[in-house]
Amino acid sequence: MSTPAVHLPSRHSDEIPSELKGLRMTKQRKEVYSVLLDQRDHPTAQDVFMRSKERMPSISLATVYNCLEVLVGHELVKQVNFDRSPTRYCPNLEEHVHFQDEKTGEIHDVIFKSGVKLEDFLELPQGVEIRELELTLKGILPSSTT
Amino acid sequence: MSTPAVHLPSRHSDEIPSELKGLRMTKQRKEVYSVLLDQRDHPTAQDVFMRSKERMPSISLATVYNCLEVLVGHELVKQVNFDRSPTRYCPNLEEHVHFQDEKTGEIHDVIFKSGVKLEDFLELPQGVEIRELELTLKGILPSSTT
DNA sequence: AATGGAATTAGAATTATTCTTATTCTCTCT
DNA sequence: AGAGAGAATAAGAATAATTCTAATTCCATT
Repeated sequence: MSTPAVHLPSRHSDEIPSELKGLRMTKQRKEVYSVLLDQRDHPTAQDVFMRSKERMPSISLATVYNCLEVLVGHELVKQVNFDRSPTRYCPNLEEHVHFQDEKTGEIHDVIFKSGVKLEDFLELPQGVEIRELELTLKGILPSSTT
Repeated sequence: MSTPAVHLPSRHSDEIPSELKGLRMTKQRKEVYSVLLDQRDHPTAQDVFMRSKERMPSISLATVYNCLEVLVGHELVKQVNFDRSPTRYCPNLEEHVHFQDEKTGEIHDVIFKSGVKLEDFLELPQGVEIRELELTLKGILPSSTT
């Protein structure tokens, strides 16, 4: 039992327990999940597939879709949709929305001001119960004159 | 020249001028636009196609897509995306967001409270300029106990 | 080690949308 | 009115993201 002298940059997948929220975390699910945790740049299923393949060359695209679906179903991951471009995935479970920088294409998480409620800024029908909300923004960041 | 004794319920397409916002309003574009104005239930391209065909049986789906695209490009119509379901179209040009009733699937327009600015409820990056915003909500309306 | 249910794989299928190309329309100029 | 040019349309092929299918593999439990 020796600690290796060098090791590849961790993708943390071994820090993921074998069961999470009642979901059996198989090798593939761990791999997919760790890809999302490791680089939080809102990758598409294709992106996740390509990154997963580096460590697990046998993984298939269908499995990536399956894993993502099951992770979303168990609320470990959220989907992010900008118009009709491929769905992106995000492991940030805090309530947040997404901003895409039109210059770089990068997507950033944006949070609500604390304490804000939907009724504070929307004219909602009386008594409606909101179950899901997706807010996406596009725009430009100020030229970084740091 | 006699006025017909009866006439089909107007779809208003003849009330649409032959040019709008610098856009040549062809027969097909008028038809597509009038379908949207006539029944504001956020139809998909397929829906628009089927409704248009009733009056203009020769219209093609490709043309419906073209017309919708050009109407969107000229800011006469907005696209509405709920997740990855087919894009829907909406002729309401006022700033608004969309709520889908999970019971009926119906989509309703929802407006912001007057005077509300994005910075009032979001922690936006300093100096960001928001160019586009899409907010979609899903939920349930109270059982109508009128 | 055998069993059974779940997960994975590979590839086919689906579906919304876009693209291509030939045809038709419409506007303008004569 | 007719000719020509450019735009719009129609029909169907092509594309791309995602889902489905069926066969195989995995794994936990007996």
